[in-house]
Amino acid sequence: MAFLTSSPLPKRAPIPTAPALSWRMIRADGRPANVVAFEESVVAFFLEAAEILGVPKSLAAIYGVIFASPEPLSFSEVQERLDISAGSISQGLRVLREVNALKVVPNSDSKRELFEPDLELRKLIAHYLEQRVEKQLDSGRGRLQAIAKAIPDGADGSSKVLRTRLKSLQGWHDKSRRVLPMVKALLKLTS
Amino acid sequence: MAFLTSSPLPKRAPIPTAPALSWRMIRADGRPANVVAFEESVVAFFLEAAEILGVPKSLAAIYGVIFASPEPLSFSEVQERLDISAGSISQGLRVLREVNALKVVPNSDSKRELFEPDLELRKLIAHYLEQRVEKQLDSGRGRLQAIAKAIPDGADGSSKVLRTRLKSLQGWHDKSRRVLPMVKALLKLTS
DNA sequence: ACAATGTTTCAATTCAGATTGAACCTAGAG
DNA sequence: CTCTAGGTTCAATCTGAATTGAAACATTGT
Repeated sequence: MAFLTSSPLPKRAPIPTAPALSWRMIRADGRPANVVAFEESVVAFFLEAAEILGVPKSLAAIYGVIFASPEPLSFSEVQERLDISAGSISQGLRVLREVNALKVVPNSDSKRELFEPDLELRKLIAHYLEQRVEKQLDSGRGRLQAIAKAIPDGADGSSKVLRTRLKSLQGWHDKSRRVLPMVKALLKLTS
Repeated sequence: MAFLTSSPLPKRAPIPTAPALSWRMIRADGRPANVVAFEESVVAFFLEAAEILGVPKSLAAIYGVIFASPEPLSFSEVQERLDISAGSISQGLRVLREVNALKVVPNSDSKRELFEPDLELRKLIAHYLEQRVEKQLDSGRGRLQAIAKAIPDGADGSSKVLRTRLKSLQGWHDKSRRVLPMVKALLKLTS
């Protein structure tokens, strides 16, 4: 986890390895340079966001190109724009649909579906918070009870210390549970 | 990323693979069963929390055993309790100190340091938010400007759509930036 | 109906990051 | 001063998750 990489150890000058965030992911092929540049910066933005949230790059890239396109894109158009295997694109599109990051626009001619970004990112974030955070918080509650039971009871110093710590843990747990809905609410404002 | 694993594909009954969160990580060796059980549940709790935050297990385990001990522990005591290489423990302790998850208690006799958990988790969380979230949000600002510049200007439909999307992105970006301090504030309450 | 092209699935591969192992320090003991 | 045990460092290895590749399946065009 990069943000925990311990401080550059004293010795030996830290080799300035290029951060290399942008990536050979957008296909330049024969398309106009400015369009490509635009796509690239949008994708870079989402790649970075994905990194914060711990979401696979391919998803970010796929969402990115679709977001960067004024018209909805088909599977194969996404494929043309990205240097990613068909398999990944297929899976990526599925996940993004399931998570409501993409809307499916039924194609007028031809039965192939078109995809456009769902700008209602609210839903997306809610999904994220529920799946990732809420679920874990719930199981945490169980674990805390287990811990409480396991504390050797007695009034000696040790047990007291441990009970204090448990309290602190419970405090944070509760706090987290209370903060979540507020975050949700805050995100809803200004929609 | 587990929470994005696309829904169990229609076909083929999803094998109910055991979640297996607890782990052979705590050394039972010759220690009293109830102490071990207690440690195990505390460590399990932190392992789970670590998973939400995307922090390496070894860190969680180390913090766990120290948290579970009424008295401060030395390097070698941590090592006795965990089934983890000395290297990992050394690095783990360093990171945890740097991040203020652990306090160093100067040992009365012998110069070896002892570690105890810093219950002021507030600092810890602040660090996390700053490093992981704030930093990225900042670089995001730059990226958004780049995007804005790259939008082909013109009043035709396409450019308009793109400008709308950029707006939406900026909206979310701003919102995130505004939510962060509030989260920090909320966590501070009830400390 | 057949060929060609587009899409899905999933086992095998690759990749990034965590963990180990062993050489290397350092502090205290003899 | 040398020896030893406790700690640290970092290149090599391992591990789990993301990605690929290719076989199956689907759709469109001839």
